[in-house]
Amino acid sequence: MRVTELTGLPDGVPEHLEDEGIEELYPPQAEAVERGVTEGESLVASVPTASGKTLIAELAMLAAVERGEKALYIVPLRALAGEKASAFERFERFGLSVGVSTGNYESDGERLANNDVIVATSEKVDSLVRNGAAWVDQLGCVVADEVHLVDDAHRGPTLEVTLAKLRARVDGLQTVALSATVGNADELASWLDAELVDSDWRPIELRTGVHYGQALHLDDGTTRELPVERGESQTAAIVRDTLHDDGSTLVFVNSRRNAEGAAKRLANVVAKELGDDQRVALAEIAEEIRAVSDTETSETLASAVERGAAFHHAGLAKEHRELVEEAFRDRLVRTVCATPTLAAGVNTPARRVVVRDWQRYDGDAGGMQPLDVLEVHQMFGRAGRPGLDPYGEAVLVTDDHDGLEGLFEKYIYADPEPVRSKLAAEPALRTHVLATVATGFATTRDDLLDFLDGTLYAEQTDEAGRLASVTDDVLAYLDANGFVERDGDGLRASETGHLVSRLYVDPMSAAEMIHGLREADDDTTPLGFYHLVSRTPDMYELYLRSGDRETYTELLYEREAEIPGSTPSEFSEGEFEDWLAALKTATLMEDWTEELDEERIAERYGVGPGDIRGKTETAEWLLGAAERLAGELDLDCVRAVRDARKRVDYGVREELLDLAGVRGVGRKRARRLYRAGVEDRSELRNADKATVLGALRGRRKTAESVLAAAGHPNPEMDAVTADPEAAPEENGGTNDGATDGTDDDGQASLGDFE
DNA sequence: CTCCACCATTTATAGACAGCATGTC
DNA sequence: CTATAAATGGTGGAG
Repeated sequence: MRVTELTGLPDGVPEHLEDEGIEELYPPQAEAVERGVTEGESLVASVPTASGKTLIAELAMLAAVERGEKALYIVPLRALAGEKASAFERFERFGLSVGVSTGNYESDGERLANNDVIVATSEKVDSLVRNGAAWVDQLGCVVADEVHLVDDAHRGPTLEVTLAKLRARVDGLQTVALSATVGNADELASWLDAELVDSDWRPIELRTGVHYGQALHLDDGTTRELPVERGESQTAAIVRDTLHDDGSTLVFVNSRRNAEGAAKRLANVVAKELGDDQRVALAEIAEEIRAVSDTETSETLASAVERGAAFHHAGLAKEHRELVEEAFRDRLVRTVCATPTLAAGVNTPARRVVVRDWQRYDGDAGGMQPLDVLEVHQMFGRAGRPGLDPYGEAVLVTDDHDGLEGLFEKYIYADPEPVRSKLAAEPALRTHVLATVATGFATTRDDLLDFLDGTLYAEQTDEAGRLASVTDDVLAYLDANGFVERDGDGLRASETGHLVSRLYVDPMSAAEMIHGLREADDDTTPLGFYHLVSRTPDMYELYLRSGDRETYTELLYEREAEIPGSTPSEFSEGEFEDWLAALKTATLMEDWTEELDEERIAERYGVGPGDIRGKTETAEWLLGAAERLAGELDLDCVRAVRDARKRVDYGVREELLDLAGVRGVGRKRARRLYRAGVEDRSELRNADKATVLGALRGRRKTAESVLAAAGHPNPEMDAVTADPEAAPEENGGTNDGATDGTDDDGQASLGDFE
C-alpha cells in the first residue's frame, strides 16, 4: 500500500511521509491500516523490533487528532519519552502539539490539557488519572508501547490497570498495543477487543545462530568459519571478525562486573584496529566521561572508551549511558558490553549482537535461571541497523557440543513465551485497589471486582475466585491501616487514603512511614528518617555483602535510638536482614548528606555513580511523601523530615541548606562559599564580590549568575579581582589534586574515615 | 630468595517508575 | 538449594 492512499489523516501528512522517503507501507503497517487503525479501530500489533511499529502508532494518533480527539502514547521508560516525543514533533507543522509528562520532566508552555498528543510513562498516566486529570475524557486513542511488559511482575500491573481504567472511563477508546512477537498475541487482542496483526516480517534480514568451536552455525543450516585464536575468547573472535567487516558488536552479559570485565578485554581487540583520528575522538569522549564523575567506575569506562570499547549498565550515571550510546551510534565505540539495560532502552542497533550469557543469577530461584526466549529475542532484535547494514546477525556462544543443539532448540527455533498477567498478587493490587476506591471509580466491592474484570488477568485466569480473594485480603489490609473505610458493602477512602493514592506510594510504604513518623521523637536523627524510608517496599534495598552483617549489626545497636520504630528480633531472620540492609542504605544517604564525595561512597558501598543518584532520588521522593503524611497527620516531626529531605536533595550538611537552595549553587559551591565566610543566602546577597569570586575559583560567569540568583544588587564581575584568601585551599588529603581540569571538588575535610 | 604459572578457594550476582516545586559543576 | 566468572590465595618449580 502506498502512503498516498492513506485517508483520515490531516491534510499533507501522506505527502510529508513521502518526502521522508516513506512511499510504500511495510506489510504489517499496510495490514494495520486495512484493519482500520486510521479509522479508530483498536489493534494489537505483535511484530519484531524495528519493523515499523512506531509508524502504525503515528497513523492512529494522527487520525485521532484529525477527528478532533486527543492521543496518548504510553512508554515503558522515561528515557524513551523524549525520543518518541521528538519523533512526533515532526508533525507539529500539521497543527498538532506534542507534550511530555514523566516524573522528572514535564513539558512547559501549554498545559497537557492543550496538547493533542501526550507522551508519558504508564506510572505517570496512572498518577495523572489518580489526580483527576480532566483531559483524559477527551482521549480518542491510547497507544501502549511494548505492551508485552504487562508480564513484568513489578511494573506490568500498572500498565495493565491503567489501560483497563482508561478503557472503562472513555467509551469506545481506540487502543493500539504494540508488542514484541509473543506467544499469545491473540489473547492480548481479545482482552483489548482489538484487531490483530501478528507478523514476523522485518525490513532487514536477521540471521541468528550459535558460535561453537571455530565456526558460526546459522539458523539456515549453513556454517561459516570464524576462528578463535589462542588465548582469545570466542566473543573476542566474533568482535574481531565483525570489525574486519567494518561492523560494530553489542555483547550482552549477565552482570555488571562481567560487562566491565568483558569491555576491558575487548578494548584490547578493538584498540589494534583504530586509526589516529578515531583515537583523538575517543580520547575526547573519555574526558567527558571522567568529567561526569570521579568514581572508579567512571575511570574504568573512560579507559575502555579510549580504546574503542565500552560497557553499559545501571551503575552508570545517566550522562555516562548517554555518552556511551551516542559514541556507539557514531561508530566511534565499536563494541559495547551491556547488561539488559540496553535491550529495552533507547535504540542502539549494531551489525552483530552476541548474547554471551543466557543465564542469570536469581537469588529467589536459588541459582542461575535461563533468560526468557522473549528477552533473548529482544536482544537479538538489536542486530542490524535499518538502511545502514545489509543484514543483522545475532549469535549465542557455547563451548560444548551438546550446548550447540540445546541453544538452537531453546532460543533459535523456539517461540517466545506467552505473556501472563501478574496482577493477582497483593503488592500489585494494594496500590491499584486503593487508587480505584480513592478516585471514586469503585464504591462497592462489586464495583471493584467489576472493574478488575476488565483486566488481562481476568481474561486469562481459569481460577475464578483468585482475584476476588486477593482483593478481599487487600481490602482488609487497607481497612486495618485506615486507608479505606468499609460501610457494609460500601467502600470509601479516608483522607489519608486519598493522600496516599495521590502521592503514588505503595500503601504498605505509607503504613510503615506513618507508623515510624508517629514514633519519631527528639532522639530521631536524619539517619533515622533515612532508615524509615529505606525500609519501605518502594526503596530498592542495597545488598548485604559478606562482613556487612556484623558491621551493620554493631552499628545498629550503636545508633538504635536514632531510628524510629522498633528493631525486629535478631532471630526473625528475614526481617532483621531487611532492617540491616535498610541501615546500610540509610548510612549511604547519611554519607551523602555529610558531603562525602561520590568516589568514597561508591567505594564504601560497592556501588556505581548511577546507584548513588538513583538511591538519593528515591529517598528524596519518599521523604517528600513522608513530609506530606506527617503534615496530614499533624505530627511534630514535619520540620525534621523536611530538613532531612532537603539535605538528601542537595547532598549537604545542615549549615548549607540555605545556601544550596540558591539557584546555581550545589553542594560543592555552597561548601566553598561557606568556607570563605559566606554562610547563608542573605550574606551572599550582600557579600564582597572579591570573596565570592575567589570562593568560586575565579569563574566570573558563574559568580555573576550565582549573585544574581541570590538577589545581589549588582552582580557584575568585570572589574573584580578574586580574593585569594577566599579560594579553596587544595589541602591534599581528601582531594589529592588528581582531579585537574575536570572538576576539583574542594570538599570540606570530612574528618577521619576508615 | 624471588618470581611466576597454575590450581584451589572464595566471593558476588539486572533493572528503575513515582510527588512537588524549582534549578548541578 | 540448581551456576559461573572473576578475584584472591596458595603451592611448587624455575631461575
